[in-house]
Amino acid sequence: MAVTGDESDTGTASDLSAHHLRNPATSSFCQSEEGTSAHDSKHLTEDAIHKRAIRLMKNREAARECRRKKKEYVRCLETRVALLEDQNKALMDELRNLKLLYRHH
DNA sequence: CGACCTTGTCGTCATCCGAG
DNA sequence: CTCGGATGACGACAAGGTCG
Repeated sequence: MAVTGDESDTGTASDLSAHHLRNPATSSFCQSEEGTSAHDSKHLTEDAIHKRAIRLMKNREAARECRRKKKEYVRCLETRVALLEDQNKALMDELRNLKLLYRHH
């Protein structure tokens, strides 16, 4: 999906689009952009900031959990591979022995 | 020793998808 | 349709290794 961190801005309305906060230095946050009333816009902005903080925190934890599960899944697969390799080896041995036995008849 | 490369981890964003 | 969780993709950063 070639994200390239570029702001295709599909962000939801309530979501101060990401970018801004990524780089506070360039963010236009605390500047009163349009001539909206200071009180309302500030309130909305604080609310939005809070919502965003919550969302980021939850997503951070979700990402941790997701990575943990992925590691566990990979470990499981590796265990299974090892097991199947052992079984395969045992079966090959058995086959070899049976062939030898059969040849002597 | 410093410059560069590799690998692992983390936080964030975008997107998908199921639940309500 | 909206919301929120899960996850792939990306960039930043740190630690360790390699080479001139």
